[in-house]
Amino acid sequence: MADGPGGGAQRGETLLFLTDEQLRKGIEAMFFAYKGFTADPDRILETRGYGRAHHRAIHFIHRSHGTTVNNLLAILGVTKQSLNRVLRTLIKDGLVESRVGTRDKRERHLYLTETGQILEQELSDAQRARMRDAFRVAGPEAVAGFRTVLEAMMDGEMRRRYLRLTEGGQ
Amino acid sequence: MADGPGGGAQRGETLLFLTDEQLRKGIEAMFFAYKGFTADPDRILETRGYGRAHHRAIHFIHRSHGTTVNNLLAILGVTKQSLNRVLRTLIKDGLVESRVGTRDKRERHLYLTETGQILEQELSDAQRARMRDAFRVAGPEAVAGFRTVLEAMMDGEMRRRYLRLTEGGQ
DNA sequence: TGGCAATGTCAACAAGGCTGACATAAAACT
DNA sequence: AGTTTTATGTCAGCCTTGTTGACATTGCCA
Repeated sequence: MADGPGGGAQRGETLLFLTDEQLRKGIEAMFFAYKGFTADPDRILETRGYGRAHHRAIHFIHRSHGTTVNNLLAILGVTKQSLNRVLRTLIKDGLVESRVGTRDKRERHLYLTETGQILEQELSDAQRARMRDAFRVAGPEAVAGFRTVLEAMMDGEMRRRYLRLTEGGQ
Repeated sequence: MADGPGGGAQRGETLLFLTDEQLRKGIEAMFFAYKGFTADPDRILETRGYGRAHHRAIHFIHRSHGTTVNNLLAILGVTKQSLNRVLRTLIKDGLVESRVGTRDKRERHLYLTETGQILEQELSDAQRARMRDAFRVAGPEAVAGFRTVLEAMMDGEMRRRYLRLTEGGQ
């Protein structure tokens, strides 16, 4: 497994995929693809006066209904002051609801309101549409490879979070 | 080809890779992987008082020696004011050299100085190391899929730029 | 009761986007 | 030759989103 799937017929032949040239292509592909990845939601957000940070908060609140602020902080990897600024406007605008925890009353559990869910839907529809087109064009095997490489590219801590998030809903 | 490689045994079976759940995983993988992708260079840049914008400029100047400002603007997709702020500090610090064009004297051609090349090397070593580890773990087939999906995810204009950049140096 | 945890908030700062306006030099066009 | 367009640079100001540091409140827990 350390030499990757495909097994025997490599060593020196297929190792060409690790040349600096190939790596640079990968790097530039990430750069350009990430631009495309965020382009559609960004256009929608702009019309509402929100930014990418709002999108991320909305995404992960939708993703994990009732998550706590601390948990969201860990997922997003920003400071509480930064998150709070975003969260405050979302709550003020009635897109997110913050409920005091029942077990631990210090915690705030975050939920999307109906309005929030509508925006979330709109944003993720746009983003999924692009992802779907890319997946369809590329085909299932390419998609599997795509996910494998991305997963390997994450920082250890982030990979654990990603896997924890992901493993639940198959 | 419109249904992706793999040909016949799909339609309704392997189409499972286009479910909303799978698409969401792809979206989150992009988010977490991009964090990892930028983490190592960011750490280096921080010690020099530079940011990600400087890295991008340095990368593409290295990439296309003698590129013009306009060309760089198109690749990076930012305004000239934004790029100029970055470029000015890089020139002032002696990492980038700006030479008046010979054919067209309005143009400025950009080059990395020796100092600039040293930093470029350091940054790309770090980024390539992570990419290389990810590629090695994932294997050549996964890497091919990775690039296929990313390419399909780009905006049309950006994809053209990426391919134009990429096609030259195999 | 004292200490730690979860959250919120204020203030200040920095990076890096953006727009708009204006200046200069050189090329290109008429 | 004169006008317009292009390439570049620059000033000023604004926004989002990240940061640090300090401080307050509330509630859990030993």
